Amino acid sequence: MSEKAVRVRFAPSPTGPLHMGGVRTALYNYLFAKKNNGTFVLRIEDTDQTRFVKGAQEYILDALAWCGITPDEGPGIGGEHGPYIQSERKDMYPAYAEELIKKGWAYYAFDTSEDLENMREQAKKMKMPNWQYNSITRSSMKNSLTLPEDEVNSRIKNSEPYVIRFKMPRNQDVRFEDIVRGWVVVNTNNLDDKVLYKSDGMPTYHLANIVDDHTMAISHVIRGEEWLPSAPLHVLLYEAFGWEAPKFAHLPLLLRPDGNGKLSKRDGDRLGFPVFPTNWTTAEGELYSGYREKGYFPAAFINMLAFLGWNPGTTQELFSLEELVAAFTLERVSKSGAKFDAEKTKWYQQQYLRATPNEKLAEQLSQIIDGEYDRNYLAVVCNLMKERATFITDIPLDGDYFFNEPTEYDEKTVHKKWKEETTEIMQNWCNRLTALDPFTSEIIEVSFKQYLEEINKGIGAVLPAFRLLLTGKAMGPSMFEISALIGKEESIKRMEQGIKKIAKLKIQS
RNA sequence: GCUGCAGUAGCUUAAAGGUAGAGUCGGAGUUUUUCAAACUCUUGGGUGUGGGUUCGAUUCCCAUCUGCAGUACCA
Repeated sequence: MSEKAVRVRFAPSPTGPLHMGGVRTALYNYLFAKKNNGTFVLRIEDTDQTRFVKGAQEYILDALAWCGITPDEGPGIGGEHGPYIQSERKDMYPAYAEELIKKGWAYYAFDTSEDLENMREQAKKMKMPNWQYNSITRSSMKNSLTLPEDEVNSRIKNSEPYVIRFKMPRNQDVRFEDIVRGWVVVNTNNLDDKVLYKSDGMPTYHLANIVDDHTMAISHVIRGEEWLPSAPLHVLLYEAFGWEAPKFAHLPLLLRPDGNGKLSKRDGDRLGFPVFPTNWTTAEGELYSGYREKGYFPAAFINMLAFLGWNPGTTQELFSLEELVAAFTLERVSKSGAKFDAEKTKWYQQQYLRATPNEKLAEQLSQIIDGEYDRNYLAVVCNLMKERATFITDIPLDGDYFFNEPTEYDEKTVHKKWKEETTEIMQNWCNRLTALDPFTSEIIEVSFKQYLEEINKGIGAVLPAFRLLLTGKAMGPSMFEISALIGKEESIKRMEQGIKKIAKLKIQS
């Protein structure tokens, strides 16, 4: 076995934002490259000029950067195998197409789109639903195999539009070993004479991808399962050129969470989760939401994505990008489609939030809240809140009482936990707080328990009222911590105000 | 239709012929502190179906069903 340098590529087409399935393909390419000390190449496949979408290429670069899977070579990055945008490589393809014609592996075809459409329609009427341009039908079409040579030449000379088609051999088994799927065998009778070079002067994907992969010295082609059916054509193309084919690995599809089918861009916002790494607004102004803007950490997103179609074979589920690199192998990629699970994605995000140091969370929190707060104060808030939050944005939402005094009180708790005697109990408790010094959570807690003993009450009967006064809510982290953090003065102020307000509420009801 | 690929708990999946295991979700309990938190425990599958090979099959073979993908001068 020749030990070629590992070079892989991710080759999206700029027809829109990068779907999370595409991100996963990029991720696996990246992981495989890094694992094997190889090179990860980004190539933009824009041979279809009609489907070009403005901003898509920038989106792809930006999204990959957010995910932390940065290419070693690519547009805007450079490298020795450029250019990395196929439209900029346009001039190099015709020679390759003509080489195939010379070698008898391809031919010129002059049939127009209308001709082909008619053919297909007629065939359908004759109950042959799947007409193909192939070794049988090509003999009755207008091409360089059926037309006299001088007519072919004159048509080309007169710049009549033509395409170049692959001359698919008849009844031949094409075999190749896919790293994920094992041996795949397809008979050429089931394959058609694919267009390699279009009449607009651009190659199709099939030609461009073989030429580019070869000239870019790509060692492994890792791509989605939707390419599996055309892989035999690609294998034959390598054979036709006399090039060594790269190794193939076709990744399982990403399935939508409900029902069956491929995860599509519309599933996300319909079912309440993003399908794209970052926000994307169409030219028509339609917004597709992204993981970044929803508050997911890139590491959590990547970790989740890595497990959609791969597993390490152990029970470990939390992996940093570096750990993924170390653990990843294509052999452990599964064959069956992976159903995307939005709940599990949230779970990953939660795990990453918890694992993030409080100081770092405080820094991010300071950017999303109004007003200036002491960084240490925010760090303590994060420490208290992160156990019960999924996103950073949950912290100021569920813990707004760290920043503002409560304006309303949880109705159910007022109703259930605020008895007639509670007003007095809270008033006395407030007086006790006034006397505490220093005002730490430990001292508050000890004092609270003493007080309970004195009045002969259980914690469940008194604590909810205390929480209500300081936070307005029915639940949250330790009351002693909260009280200590917002401070004696603020605690007492909130209690005095709250007792009055709740008394008023009680009268009204 | 044709070709290809795949089918293990609701979901993600492990077990490369040898007692079908995890995580998530769901449920329950504990914490004389409330709580959607924490901790503990836990329901749930006989591997799409039917045959076959084998002492033994989720793993191999055949058939069948279902799903998905491809079937464009799209990638």
